[in-house]
Amino acid sequence: MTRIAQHAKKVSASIPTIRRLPSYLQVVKRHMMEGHDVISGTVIAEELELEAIQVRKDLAVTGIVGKPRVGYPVDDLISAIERFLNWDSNFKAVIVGAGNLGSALMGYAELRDHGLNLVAAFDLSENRIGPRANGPTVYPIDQMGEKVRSLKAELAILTVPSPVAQDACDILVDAGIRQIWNFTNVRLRVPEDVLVLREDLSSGFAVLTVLRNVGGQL
Amino acid sequence: MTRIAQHAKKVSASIPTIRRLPSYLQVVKRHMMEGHDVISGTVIAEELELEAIQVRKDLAVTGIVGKPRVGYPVDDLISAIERFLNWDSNFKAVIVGAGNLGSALMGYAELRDHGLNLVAAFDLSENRIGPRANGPTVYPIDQMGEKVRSLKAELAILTVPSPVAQDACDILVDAGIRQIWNFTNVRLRVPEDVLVLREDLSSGFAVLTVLRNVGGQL
DNA sequence: TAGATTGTTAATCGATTAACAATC
DNA sequence: TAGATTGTTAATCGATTAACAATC
Repeated sequence: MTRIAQHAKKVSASIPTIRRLPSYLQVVKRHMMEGHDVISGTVIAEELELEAIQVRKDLAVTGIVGKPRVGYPVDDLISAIERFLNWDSNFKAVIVGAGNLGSALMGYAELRDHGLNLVAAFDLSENRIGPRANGPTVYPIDQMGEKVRSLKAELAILTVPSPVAQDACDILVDAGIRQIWNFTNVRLRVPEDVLVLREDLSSGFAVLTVLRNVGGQL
Repeated sequence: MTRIAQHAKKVSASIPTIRRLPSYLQVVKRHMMEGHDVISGTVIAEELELEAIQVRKDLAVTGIVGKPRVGYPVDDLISAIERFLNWDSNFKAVIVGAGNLGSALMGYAELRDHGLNLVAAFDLSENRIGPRANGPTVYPIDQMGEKVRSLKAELAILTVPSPVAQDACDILVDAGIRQIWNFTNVRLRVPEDVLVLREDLSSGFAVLTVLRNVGGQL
């Protein structure tokens, strides 16, 4: 789960740091909405119950430069985080599996607002095919390869039932997809140059069930 | 995000180890289905593209004892992992928010099979109220406090829209809920003795968007 | 100015990985 | 038996935390 491929170019930040950046962004944006034009690492840390030094270290990867005694300019900080995360540029994605989970993801404005452009969805069930009010048109899965190619989609969000996950994945990879956000619990077999991010529900559930009997807080 | 509360009793395993255990369980179960009655750490590691030493170390926390040169008996190993994760005992949970995401979670057999007993769901929208075919009955949210108490629910799964997340949380905590699985992007304010597990979509998305432009694999 | 905050360099902490004796 | 695998003890690696000079 935490293996970084051999050919990975240098990422200047660790995965834990990258995962914390969105919460910083949220806090800074709220702070700006409240009328401030500057925010200190100390304030962000208090808000998120983290250590100030960790916030400063994390923010440093975005290239932002703060003013001692003052903090960071909120507008610059927001731009810096968004640029670092590539949330300031659009890219095309498809959703594979238009069930409840797929439909939920179609409706997430947060993803769209951060560059995710859903250009199509696919499903096996006849009765899910067709245009959607708050989401892309759903096409039959046998049109997937062709559509992915013609639309030049870069990312596939996989929300199909486990038994068909690998088959769907194979079609996608064959159609040129090199990034897969995998919401199934299947460990996908892909060529080395394909990036797969597992969004693993059972690992979170495991944390919950262990800490449940033990008392604790994350 | 990784702060363990002061009063946490000893957990013999780290969070990363706990998160890996479900994938081991999956591999071992499949191995058993294929007719084997023993499996080695080496085989599990190969299957999951991990280091064998890591698998052995992780499995050790469950108390399983293997046989040198042979491996672990699959039935004992399955029991050991499930017992460690508390996946062999039931507990009552409610779903708060019966939209697409809530409905998706209702349908996850994997959770039910590992002890999650969904006794009720709640929603604000009139047209979502009522019994469900593949899930618990959905009640109006103004009955939530009362229902949670009378049903003695222990866990709440929060899948409401962000703006109402804190309000829902407050009602739940007031009704005695001490464990919350939070699928919203809101940082909930709760008393110290309440366990909140964030299932943070934007942190995963951030990893994806950073690694996207860099090439890499998880 | 005084003092809060930044950013850098060093120390600590914890998880992963290595080494290897025990053993079936 | 020979050799693959376990489990323990030690080494390494990387992330977090601490210390502190610089500075606005």
